[in-house]
Parts: sequence; C-alpha cells; structure tokens
Amino acid sequence: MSIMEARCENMVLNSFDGHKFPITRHENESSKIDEMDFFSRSSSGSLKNPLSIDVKEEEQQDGAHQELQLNLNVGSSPNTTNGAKMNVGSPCTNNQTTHKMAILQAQLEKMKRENEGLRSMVSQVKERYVFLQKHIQENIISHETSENIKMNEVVKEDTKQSLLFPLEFNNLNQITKPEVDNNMMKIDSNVDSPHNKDFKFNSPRDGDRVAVEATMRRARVSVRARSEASMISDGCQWRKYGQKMAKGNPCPRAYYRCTMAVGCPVRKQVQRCAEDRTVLTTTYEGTHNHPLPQAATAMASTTSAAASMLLSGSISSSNNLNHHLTSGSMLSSYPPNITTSLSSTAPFPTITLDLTNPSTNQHIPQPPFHFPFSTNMLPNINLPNRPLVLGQLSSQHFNATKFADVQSSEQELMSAATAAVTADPNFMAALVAAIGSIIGNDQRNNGGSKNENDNDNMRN
DNA sequence: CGGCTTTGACCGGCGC
DNA sequence: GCGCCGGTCAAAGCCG
Repeated sequence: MSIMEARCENMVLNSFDGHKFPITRHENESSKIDEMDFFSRSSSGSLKNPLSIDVKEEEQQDGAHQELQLNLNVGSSPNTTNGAKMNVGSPCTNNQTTHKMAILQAQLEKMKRENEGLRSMVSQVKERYVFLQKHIQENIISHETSENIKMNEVVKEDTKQSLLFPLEFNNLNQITKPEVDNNMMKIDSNVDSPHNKDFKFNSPRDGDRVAVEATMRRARVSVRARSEASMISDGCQWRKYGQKMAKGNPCPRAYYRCTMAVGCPVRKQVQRCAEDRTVLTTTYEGTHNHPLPQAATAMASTTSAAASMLLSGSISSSNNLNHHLTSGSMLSSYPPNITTSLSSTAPFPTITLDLTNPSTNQHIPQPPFHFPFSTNMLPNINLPNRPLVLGQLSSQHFNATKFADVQSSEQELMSAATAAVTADPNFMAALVAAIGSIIGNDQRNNGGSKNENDNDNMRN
C-alpha cells in the first residue's frame, strides 16, 4: 500500500504561499486522487501553518494491525523533526516511520514541483493570451486605417458607391461607437438608428466621415440551418422586439436584440425559408459589447469574422470565403464544404453561411441546433508536460483518442487545469478560439490544405 | 412585479 | 409626391 493509498478522505495541502489544495477521492476508488485544486486560493490560509498533511493509514502486515497517523506541519511546530510532527501508532518502528516520512516528503516535493509547473504554465498561457489580444487589436486598427484609405479612394472615384467599413464589425467585444439603450436613444443622437440617421460624432474632425457614414450600409451575416425550433441556440440571450410579414414569404420574420448587456447593439432576424420550412435563416448584425458565454463565442467570432472579411474586401470568391471561415471559427469543426454566398441584392451587404448543404447534414446536430463547442470538449485536451504556449499548440495535444492512454497523474493535472481554465470566462473564450483554430488547421492538414500560407498567417 | 412576447402604429428609404 | 416595404417602437397582455 502506497502513501497515496492511505486513508485520506479529505486531505488538504497548504502550500507555502497560501495556496490550498484540497484532495478528495471518489468512493470505491481508494487508489486515485481525483481532484487536486492547484489554483484556488484559500482565504483562510494561515502563514503559521503553511503546509500540513493529516494522514491516517491502516495496514495489515503479518497479521498485525498497524495504524499510522502522521500530522505533518512543516515549519510550524516546535516538535517537528525535519519540519514534521508525527504521531505513530505502535508497533510501527522508527525505521518504517522514517521511511514513510521520506516517501511523504518526496511526494510533497513532487506535488510542489507539479504545482510550480502548472502555475508557470497558466501564467504563460495568460501572458500569451494578453499578447494575442493586443496583437489582434493592433491588426484591426491598421486594417481599419487601410480600409479607410481605400474607401477614400473609392469615394473619389464614385461617390455613389460609398461603402465604408462598418464600425460594428471592427472587433469582437469591442465598442467602437457610442452604444445606448432604448431609453437613451430618445435623447442621444449618436446612435446608428433609422430614427437617428443624422447621428454625430463628438469630434468635429469626423465631419467628412459622418457624411460618408450617412450612406453607410451595414453588413450582415446570415446563417441557414435546419431546425424545428423557433430559434437556434447560439449561446446568447435575446429579446423579441418585433415581427413582420416579409414580402414573398408566408412565414413571419422575427426581430430579436441581444439582452445580455445594456446597450448591446447586436440584433438578429429569424425567418423560416419559404421553400423549405425546416430551414431556419438567422441573420446577425453588429458586434457584442460584452463578454460572451463560452457557448456563444464560436458563433460570435464566426459572424464577426465573416462580416469583417466581407467588408474588408478580402473575399473575392466563395471558395476563398469558405477557406477563411473554416480557418478559425466555429465552422472549423465542420468539413470545408459548407456553402457560403454573398448577396448584392440585399439592402445590406450580406454573407450567407449555408449549413443545410446535404453533404454536411450528417455533421450538423439535429434540432435543437447547437454549435459545436461546449465545455465537455475541454477535458479531452491532453496537456503537454512542458509549459503550454498557445502559439505552439498543435493537434497532438488535443487528440482525444490519445487521452485514454495518459497516466492517472496526468488526469489529475488535467482536472486541476480544467478547473483553472473554466474559472476565467475570458481565458476560456480565448482558449476555445485557439482550439477552434487548431482543429480547423488539423482538419485541413489531414484533408489536404490548399493554402498553407494562409494557415501560417492565421497561426501567426 | 419584472421580463418577455405580441401586435398595431410609425418612420425612413427607395422606386416609380 | 405617393405607395410599398423593411425595420423599430411601445402599449398591452402574458407568464413565471
């Protein structure tokens, strides 16, 4: 019987810096430690007792019952030997006790090292996350600038075709123009609303821009999916604010606005297809101004990316579009034959992602419709033994089939890492995006990618 | 009682 | 200028 098999119903490790690592095990599974909370901080962590272990061990040896009670209080008790206090039941010998102490200390050292490794891992991931976020923002700013330059040229050439890069799609979770709720709309003209078409920017330097944006058209992303439900579940919270009968379609069109945050500008229209009532067309407009739940990030990033590409002019063909959309979005978990189309007849630039393609139906969950990423995907991540850096992630770290082969200690680390990751929604969102990107790259690599350079750019 | 849905009215864009 | 149409508002009603 090893030390870890000792009876330790609720063992708690208190590290030197106040971390508290509760260790529990499931019933009928005495040889496993199932949960090790390496990341949660104990508010009641005492500096006087930075590390303590209470272990009771029952051992049957040569017919004699032995009970070992170890009360290890490192650096706290004057009765400690090498920082440990022991109450060992007779007839356990001193040699046996010393031996068990040594094993215990070795285990503690091992846990400490693993703890340090994990914390270093998390800190590196977070640093990388911040770096990537900054990098994305910089790219978006430069992208917008170049788009504005391009637009000025377009406006000079043909003032009638003034298509400006809409502010809504500049960045996911980024507010780029004043957002107000319905009540504020009445008193604030800085709103892009049909009733406030003459909205003004605070800076007088924006006068030219206002003139151009007066004719600005907003981009939309339309998603076609088969669903019996009245609305596909995309992870966001919506409130219906209107319903109209649209021309040429006997099915009414419903209007929803996002209610996850006050003043969120995102709206969507839901309408059944006239030709096929099982097809639900959901049209999204705008970008959320609030953190999204994990279930919503895939959809939001996809629609945002699609709209950005649509408006930036980086999409020159449907194939190119498909490639872009399957590179780093929710669609990356689908085969790359999802059909997309651009509409020039719609009142706004609209991109349609058609998930009803018969060849892809087998991959699309049947109603109620859900998008691919969910929390139960994360435990299948095989954490590497070395520090994790998002930019270095590859598919081998996420091979679910290899997961069954990992050792129990790795599973314990997995549980701890999962707990830490799921604790931070922003971190989770970034991780999900990264995983989506990786899976997409992996699928294309397996299926034969046409544009490796683009993939490299995405990774960079 | 607060939040949501329903639904008729209203507004602005656009084509004729 | 007029009518059509898409989109939104807001009062009323519903629901948990």
